Amino acid sequence: MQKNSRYLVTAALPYANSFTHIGHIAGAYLPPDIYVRYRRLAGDEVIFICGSDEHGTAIEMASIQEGVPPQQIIDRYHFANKKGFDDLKIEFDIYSRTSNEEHHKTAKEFFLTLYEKGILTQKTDKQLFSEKENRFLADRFVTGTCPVCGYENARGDECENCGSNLSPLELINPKSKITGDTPVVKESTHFYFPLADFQQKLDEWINTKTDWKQNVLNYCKGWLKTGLKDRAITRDLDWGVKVPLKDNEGKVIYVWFEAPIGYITATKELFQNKGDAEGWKKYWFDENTKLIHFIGKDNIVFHALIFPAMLMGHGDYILPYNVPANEFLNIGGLKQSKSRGTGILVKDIVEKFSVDSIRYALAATLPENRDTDFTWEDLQARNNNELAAILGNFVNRTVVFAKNKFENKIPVRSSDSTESVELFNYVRNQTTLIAQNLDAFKFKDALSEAMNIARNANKYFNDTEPWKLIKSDKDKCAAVINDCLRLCFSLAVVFRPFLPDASDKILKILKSSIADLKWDDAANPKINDGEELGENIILFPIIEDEQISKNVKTDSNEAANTQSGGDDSGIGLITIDDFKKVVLKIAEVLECENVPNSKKLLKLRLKVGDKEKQIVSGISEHYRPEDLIGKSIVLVDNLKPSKLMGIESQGMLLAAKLGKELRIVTTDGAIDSGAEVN
RNA sequence: GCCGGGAUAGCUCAGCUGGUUAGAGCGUCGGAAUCAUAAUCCGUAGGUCGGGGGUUCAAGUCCCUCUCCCGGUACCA
Repeated sequence: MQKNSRYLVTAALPYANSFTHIGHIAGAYLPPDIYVRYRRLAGDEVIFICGSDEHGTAIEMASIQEGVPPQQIIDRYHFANKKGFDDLKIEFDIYSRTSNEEHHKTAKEFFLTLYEKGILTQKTDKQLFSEKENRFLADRFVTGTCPVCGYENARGDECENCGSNLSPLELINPKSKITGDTPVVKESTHFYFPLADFQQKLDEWINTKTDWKQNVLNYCKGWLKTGLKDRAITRDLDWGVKVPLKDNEGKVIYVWFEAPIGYITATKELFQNKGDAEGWKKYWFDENTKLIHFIGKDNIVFHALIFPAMLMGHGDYILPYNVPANEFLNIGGLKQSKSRGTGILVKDIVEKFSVDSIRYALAATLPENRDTDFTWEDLQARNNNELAAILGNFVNRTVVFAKNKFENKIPVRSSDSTESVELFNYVRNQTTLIAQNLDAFKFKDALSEAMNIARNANKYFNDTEPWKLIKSDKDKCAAVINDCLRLCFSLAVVFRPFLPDASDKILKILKSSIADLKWDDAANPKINDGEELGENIILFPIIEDEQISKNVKTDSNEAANTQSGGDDSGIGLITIDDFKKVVLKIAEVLECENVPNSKKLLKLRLKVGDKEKQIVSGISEHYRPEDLIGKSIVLVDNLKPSKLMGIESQGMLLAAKLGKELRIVTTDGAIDSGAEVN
């Protein structure tokens, strides 16, 4: 076990244009929080850094689309996400943001240092320029006709219709997405970071990292094999850190370059707040500091190659000691995706379940080696069958026993039985094993070994049968219960990094001091023989089935909501004008038949007032064609037509869905077709 | 298309450089116990390790091939 070292731990900076979901937590935030809590218990010097990443086109775009200043966008997500971390007891020493002044200063200094060292190169490219706005247009700010498939609303960076990657210059009839005017081609000069020059140094450096996780090394080697390309580090954009050189008006530092510098800024701020303005230097300049970046796999290339190259280029800073990246956490087999609206948001889950239940369920299924799957049923099972049944129950049965048979006092132990000695030898071994796993970033193994202590504790209780001893040998019984209470203490220590709330509660029941708690105390519990116990608390209430089925329902609703909207904001509120965009009408089903070879499609011929329409609907698993003929349904009349299995569908019908159940929406009593619904 | 990763008990996952009868947790089933949030403890069953072929004394682990999933990247003159 590494002792008394200095650690600089960072968690990926969440991008401030969406709410964090539990995949983010499992990937990049819970592991470092566990790690940091453990390191502190082990006596190491640690700081834990994070903050919002608040620049870039996506945020500027959102600001334009919503018609509000960028500041309003980033405030919304910064504070919401910060609160989400607080709610999950993920406790950074500082949660900063890249929009603040100190960061602009630090990022500019970093840029200038590279510039003055002659590392940066410049290249001139053709780009689209809006004369009306007097500015260059970023890729996403341009739409036009796709040169490949002819789709008219292709974005500047890709065509959503055919999937082609595009450059804005390739678009036919390009238009500014902001004003609609036609941009002209103009030359723009940008700064580049010569990543290719660092290829060899990075290769050699990565090769020394034999203890890194295999998945991380694989990604790196893949990139190195392909060959690193120079990357532009400036953009023509308003929202960001201005390029600190003359004749570069309208240019900002590219967000990928500037964001990781946020780790440095946040460290500076942390020490400024402490009144130790120079304190950050021993973290970023001292070779003995271990810099550890916790991230998701999408960030590996930035943290394991690009940022280190930047740091190498700059020269003053230490390089990462480790980058323990995780894979992704899926939900019920589906990807969590902002744009698709699938996923479980932190702000929602914390309203429904306790911090420890969430932390445990996530920690037990961390995507350490590959993508893993989270389900609500799993959360329930983990809580009820493991937390409550094994850990919670052991503490409870012990405390209740002491309360009933020993006047709610910690019984005094008169002698150590051999079983008792063996028991705490076992605890000592487990404590070491858990520490080894945590040192190696094997959080799942560590957690499972901690739970094994609780299993063994229950076994000890069962085997010694204190409920019999109390009648036959009260002294021995006292020793057993004393042991069990000491085990509660041990459990409070080893679970402390994972379940901070439960740990506090146990220590409170035992009236043990929290202040100077040490990891090694787990094997040498500090309880006060003879003293009265605190109030007993149920650590993990059972999660009932209804609490789970409710969630399955909201998930599918959320997923359905985003099919049409594409609104990433997650707010979910619309105005009456938004609603008026949708024309709903009553339609009568004239004909209905199965679509051959399809799994769930029905083709319906509808009468809508004096019109007739054909739609295709995916409900044949729930309705037979003959069931629908003659029924009145609610139709979305102004839906853009589309083809399903080659058949045109000119609208969609409304249906209510819950789990596997589905019912079409109809009217309360008869009304002629064509009637508007609102 | 190319590169990389995945596919292991009902479920969620472990299985470094190939080596005894393939593991854990949960769930199942049977038993014991009754201090405890009907919570515990013991035991049982469950897998031709995605399909096929090969190397080897020996392969989940190496090689080839196929199928399916997930990333990345290229092309669609």
